[in-house]
Amino acid sequence: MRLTRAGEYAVRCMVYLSHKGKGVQISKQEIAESADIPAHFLAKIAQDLAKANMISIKQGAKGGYSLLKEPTDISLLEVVEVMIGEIFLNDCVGRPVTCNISNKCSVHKVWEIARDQLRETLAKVSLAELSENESCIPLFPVHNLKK
Amino acid sequence: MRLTRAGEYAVRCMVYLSHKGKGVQISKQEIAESADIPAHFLAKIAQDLAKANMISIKQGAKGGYSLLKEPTDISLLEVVEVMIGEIFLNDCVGRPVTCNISNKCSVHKVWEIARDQLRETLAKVSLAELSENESCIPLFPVHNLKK
DNA sequence: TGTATATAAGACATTAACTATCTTATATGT
DNA sequence: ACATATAAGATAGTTAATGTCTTATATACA
Repeated sequence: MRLTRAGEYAVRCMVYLSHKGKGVQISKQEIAESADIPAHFLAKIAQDLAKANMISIKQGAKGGYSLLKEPTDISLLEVVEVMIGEIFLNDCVGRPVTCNISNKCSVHKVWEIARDQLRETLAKVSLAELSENESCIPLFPVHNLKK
Repeated sequence: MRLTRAGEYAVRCMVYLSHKGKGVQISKQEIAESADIPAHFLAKIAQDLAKANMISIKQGAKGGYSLLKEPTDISLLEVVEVMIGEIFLNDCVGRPVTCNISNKCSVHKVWEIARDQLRETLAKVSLAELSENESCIPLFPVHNLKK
């Protein structure tokens, strides 16, 4: 019940690019080293991000990646779901076919609400906010952060 | 990013037992058939539930499982976490060791808040509520359910 | 006390998902 | 042309999840 490494890496990559700004081209190697992502794995992840029109990829000498949108216009949720598809927390909601009793399953609604909450939370955070503040995200009441 | 089958099965088993009530003994076979759980797999799951003092297991002829607590006193969260351990949604929060930059990771706090929200949502629902109402859980505003 | 029944406990096998790497092809700058 | 850098897909390795099987043990009841 956790985000995949690919998902984590995609977020790191996008946060790194956001820090540099829209349209600024950065080499794959620099991103891999700075964000601690296996270079070959990053290549694959970048392809997914490019297909989703989040970054543009320039091949050849002096190639690299650059953001296609303003960091303010990309949410954490979008980045995550590019990599893992639409979030769901249990099969009952995400794969109703695999569950013979999903239509009479009393637990279904709870998981549905939990999923919606999670997606909302991730949707509220933009890459701009994430890349502005490295150590703390000032989007929530302070008492929530002090744990 | 989804609950394991073992987790789903554990929930089904506990909901089924809750429907019968605390202390009422039900055979493994009946639970397996009714809740659509592979019988052998259920045996393994039951052992985990027993270790966590959620059910008692009676061996031998006319053996079976029975709830040790009132369904009102068991939350969905407890059942889930017996099977998968404390919920976390990404490595940054759950396995900080695997993340070289977790202490300066700007995304960390968001995932932490998301996890806390999720755990709260699951903690608010008791097995009693789940087993009372097979098709709908009346714990949340109606507009949230109509989706 | 013996037999049938039912679960315990752990080993084992299978499957699926995830992670990572490797190879060949293609594009670009000099 | 040649060096550099990424594309794209194949492949391999690793881990986790799922399911099955076997032997052991406990209980009920004749």
